[in-house]
Amino acid sequence: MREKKESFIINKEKINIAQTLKCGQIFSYRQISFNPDNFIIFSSNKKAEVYEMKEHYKICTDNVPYFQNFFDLETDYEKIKSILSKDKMLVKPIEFGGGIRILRQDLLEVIISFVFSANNNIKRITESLFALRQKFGKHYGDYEIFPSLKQLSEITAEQFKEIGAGYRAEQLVKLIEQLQKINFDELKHLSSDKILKKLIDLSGIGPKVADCILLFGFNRTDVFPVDTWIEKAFKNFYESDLKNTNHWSRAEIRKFLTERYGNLAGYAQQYLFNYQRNFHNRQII
DNA sequence: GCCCAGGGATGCG
DNA sequence: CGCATCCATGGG
Repeated sequence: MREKKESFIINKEKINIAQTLKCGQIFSYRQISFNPDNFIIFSSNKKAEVYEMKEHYKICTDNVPYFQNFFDLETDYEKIKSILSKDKMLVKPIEFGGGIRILRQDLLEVIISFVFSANNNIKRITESLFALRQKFGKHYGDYEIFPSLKQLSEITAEQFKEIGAGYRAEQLVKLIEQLQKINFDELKHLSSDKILKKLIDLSGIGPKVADCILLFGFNRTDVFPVDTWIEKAFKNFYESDLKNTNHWSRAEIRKFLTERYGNLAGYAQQYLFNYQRNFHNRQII
């Protein structure tokens, strides 16, 4: 089977694709060629190639509408950034990562990916997820797609361990069983808090992973996932301004930052995560 | 050998 | 509730 190739253009003023891919929201992409701004992106059962031109990106794909939605080009980021920049803590993060957009990814892929992410690092997560595609995803054209829920349900804990899932293997098997009983179309109409509670009941999903699923899978921006990088950013940039300099738990940091940024919390989180990890710590890739 | 990585499950008070 | 401890795995 050979997929037909089409393409579309995105102006560089709308997005910085390298920043967008490297800010921790997605694991299924690779740099292609020597140009550090050329990528191949896999999402669910689709792929796109990104080529950097002088003033725009050329996106080559077998599914133009999917990737036009994927890059979320309609959201007014200039407005979001102008509001968030009024907070002095976000001025430099937005300056550094102002080309970031939060992608509209496939929900199932986000759920599975972020269960792998727990107490793990991005390099290992990426390798495990590519192995998951290659071993258990169906061959489609010249690449492997992300496994469907049915395909995932046939993977054993032993097989999850073979791709580096470690102690998350049993969690994943149990989770996939639970996912088959959930109606996600019903979930999509609930408030973020209510979805959060249902997600946390699932195997392998705690408060942080649930927040990531809400932000990247449900595109809810009123949540603020707190991981080790956000914890560091909080200590670096916020804690000195506070009266209570005792140790803040992740739950307390989350409450503080969601109340501070409201419906724009998710965007603020991405700018902060990116700034802490890719600028201050220089942990590129 | 220790510490860390986009933390979660479990048990104990 | 909050908290401590344990959990695979690879890199620094």
